[in-house]
Amino acid sequence: MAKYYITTPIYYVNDVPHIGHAYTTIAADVAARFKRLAGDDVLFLTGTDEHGINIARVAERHGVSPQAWTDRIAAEFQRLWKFLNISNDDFIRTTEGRHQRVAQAVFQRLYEQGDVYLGSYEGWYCPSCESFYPDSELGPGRTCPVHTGRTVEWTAEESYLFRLSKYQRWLLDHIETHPSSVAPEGPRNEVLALVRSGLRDIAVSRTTFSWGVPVPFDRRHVIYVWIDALTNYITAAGYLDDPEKFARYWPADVHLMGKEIVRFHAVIWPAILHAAGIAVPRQTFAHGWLTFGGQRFSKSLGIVIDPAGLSREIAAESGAEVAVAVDALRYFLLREIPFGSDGDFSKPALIQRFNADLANDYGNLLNRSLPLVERHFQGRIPAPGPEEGGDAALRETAASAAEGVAPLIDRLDFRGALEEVWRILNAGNKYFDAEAPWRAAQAGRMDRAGTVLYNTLEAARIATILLSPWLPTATARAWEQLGIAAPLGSQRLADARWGGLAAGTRVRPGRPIFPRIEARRPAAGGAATRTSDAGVSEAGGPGMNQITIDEFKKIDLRVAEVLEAKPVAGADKLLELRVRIGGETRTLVAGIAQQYAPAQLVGRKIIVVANLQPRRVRGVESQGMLLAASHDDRIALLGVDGDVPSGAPVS
RNA sequence: GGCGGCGUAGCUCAGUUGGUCAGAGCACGCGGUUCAUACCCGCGGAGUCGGGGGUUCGAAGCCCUCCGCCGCCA
Repeated sequence: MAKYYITTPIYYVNDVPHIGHAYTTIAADVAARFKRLAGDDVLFLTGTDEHGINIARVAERHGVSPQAWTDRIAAEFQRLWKFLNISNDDFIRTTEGRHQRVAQAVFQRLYEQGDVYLGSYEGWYCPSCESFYPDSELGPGRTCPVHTGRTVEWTAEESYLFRLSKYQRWLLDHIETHPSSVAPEGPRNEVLALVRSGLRDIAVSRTTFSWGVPVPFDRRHVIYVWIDALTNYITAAGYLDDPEKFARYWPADVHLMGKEIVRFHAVIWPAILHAAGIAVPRQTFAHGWLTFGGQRFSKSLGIVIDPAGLSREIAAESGAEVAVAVDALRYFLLREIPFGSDGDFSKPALIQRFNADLANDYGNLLNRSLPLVERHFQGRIPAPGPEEGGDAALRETAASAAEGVAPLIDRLDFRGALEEVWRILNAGNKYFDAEAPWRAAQAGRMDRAGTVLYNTLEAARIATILLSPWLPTATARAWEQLGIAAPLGSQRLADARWGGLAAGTRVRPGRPIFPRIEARRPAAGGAATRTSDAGVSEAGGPGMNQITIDEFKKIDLRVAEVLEAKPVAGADKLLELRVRIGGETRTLVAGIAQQYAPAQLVGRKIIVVANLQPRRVRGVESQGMLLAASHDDRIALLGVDGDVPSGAPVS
C-alpha cells in the first residue's frame, strides 16, 4: 500500500484563523481524502507554531500567560478545522513535549557535528521591541516598524548559527536535479535565484526572549523558529519516538503552504535535514494568495473573511445545511482558482458556482432522476438492459473521467480534477435529456426507461464517489438518496467503476441538497465579509441619497487612540499618524496638518473608518481614515464623550 | 535597478515541441423541451490572443522592444 504524507504549515498563533489558513488546510484535506479514497495510507498533519517573542507579547497584552494564550488560539484552530470538516490525522503544537524533545535532539546533533556553532547574530535592533528587523521592514530613516520614529541600532547578539552556507552547493544540485521538489514554477525560480546568490549561516537561537524551547546545552538560549518550527514535520511522523512509523511516512510527500514561506521550507529545511542525515521532503508546493476584489487579505487593513461566518451566510441564503455550505466553500476555493496562482475570492462568484455547478449540474441530476425511479419502479433501481443510444458514450465518459482524476490530484491540480468529474455530470445531464426516460415510460417501454435511469444514477454514483473529497457532507447526502447500503466512507476509487450500482437498491429521494440561492438582491458582503469593496447599491433610486441601515453597517467605525503623529515629507497638509485600534496598530494619513500640530494629537481618541480600502498617499500607505467636521477651512476632529477604550465600535 | 511570474471572449480560465489554436465553462441572446431546484438541450454573438517590430510559407506559442499587474532581490 502506498503511503502519502501531506502537511500544512503550522500556523502562528498570534491571531485567530482566517480564510487564508483555511485555503491551505482545505486543499491539503482534499488531497488527503482523495489519497485515502485511492487506498493510500495517509498521514495528514496540521498544527500550530506557538513560540517566539510575538506570542509572548500578545499574551502579555491580553494579560494571560503565553501557554494560556496558545491554548486558546490553538483551540480556535482546531474548532475551525472541525467546522470545515478537515480530516487531519494529527494536530501538532510546538509547545508539546514530543516536539520539544525532537527540536532539542536535532539542535544537539547539529551542534555536536559542528553544523551549529556559537557566534553572533547582527542586525537592526529596536530596544523598545527587543527585536531585530530586516532592512526590508524598517521604516524611513531606519526606524522601527512598530515604534514609529524610534531609530533602530546595529546590534550584535550572541547566537548559535547553523552552517547553511556549507550546504549551498548540495542544495542547488538537489533542487536542480529534482524538478518537482519546489513547485510551481514561480516559487521554484525564486528559490533557485536565492540559493545561487549565496547562502549565509543563519541564527538558530535567541537570548532576547525565553518563550521557546531551551537549547539543551545552553539554557541562556532558546531555539529559534527555523529549527523549532520546521522540525514539527518529523516529530509528527514519529522521529525518535516511533521508528517504524517514521520509516513508513517519512519523507513527506508534500509540504503545502502559501508562497510567502516557501523559501524557508525549500532552503533551510532541506539543509537542516540533510545535515542531520534525514531524507528530505519530496515536494514543497506553494499555492497563491487569495485576494478580495484584487486586494490581499490583511488583518491590519480590515480585509478579513471568516470562513465559518461565510458558510453560515451561504446556508441561510440557500436553505442548505451549514455543512453543505462548508462543502460549497471548499469546492469554490479549489474550483475557481487554479492552485498555485493567486486568485480572487468573492461571495457573488461563490454563489455563482453554488448555483451553476452544485445545484444545477450535480444536485439536479439526482433530483430529476430519482423521482422517476420512485414513480415507475416502486423506488427500486431497475436493472439495465442492452446498451443502445447514448449508453456506451456515457459509460465511456464516466470511465475515462474517473481515471483522469488521480493523476491530476498528484499534481495538485484540483481545478483540473473537478473539471474531469464535471465531464461525467455534464454527460449525465445531457444523456438524461436525450434519452428521455419519462417518455419511454409513458410509451410503455419500461425496459428502456429503466436502463436510462440505471445509467444516469450510475453516473451520479461515480461522480459522488469522486467528489467526496471536496464535498464530504453533500456527497454523503447524495449517497443516502441513492440508497446504497455500504457507507460512502467505505468506498474506494476502484468502486468508481461502471456497473457498481446494484439493481434493486431502494432509493430515498429527499430535499434538494443544494437549494439554489436566488438573487433577490445582489448579495452584499455580510458580517463575515468585512471589506471595503462589498457595496453594490445602485446610485440614485427612489430613496435619493438615503441609505439603508445595512449599508451603514458596512462602515466599520472605531474609536482609535493616536500613538504618534508626524508630518509627511513633502506635503504641507498631511500628517502621518500611528493609531491603536483595539489590539492593532495602523498608519493613517490625514490632511489636517494645517489645523493640528502633531503634538496636539498624541493621546487623543478619535473616530476612524477601519475598513476603508487602503491607499498610498505620498508614499505612505494609509490604512483607514479619520473623521473630522469641516466648515470653511476649519477642521475639527471627532472624538468620544467620556473614556472609551480604543477599538470600541461606533454605530 | 536586477531576476521571475502573469497579461487570451463581460467573468474564471485551457491552449504539449509554431501549421483547423482562436477554445471551454459561466454570463448573455434566440429556439426547443418540460423528468427536475424555471431546469435541461441545441444554436448564436462577441476576443486586432497587452502594444509594436522581427524570424517563418505559416506565430497566441520563437526573438527583440515597449506597456501594465504581481512577486523575489537590491
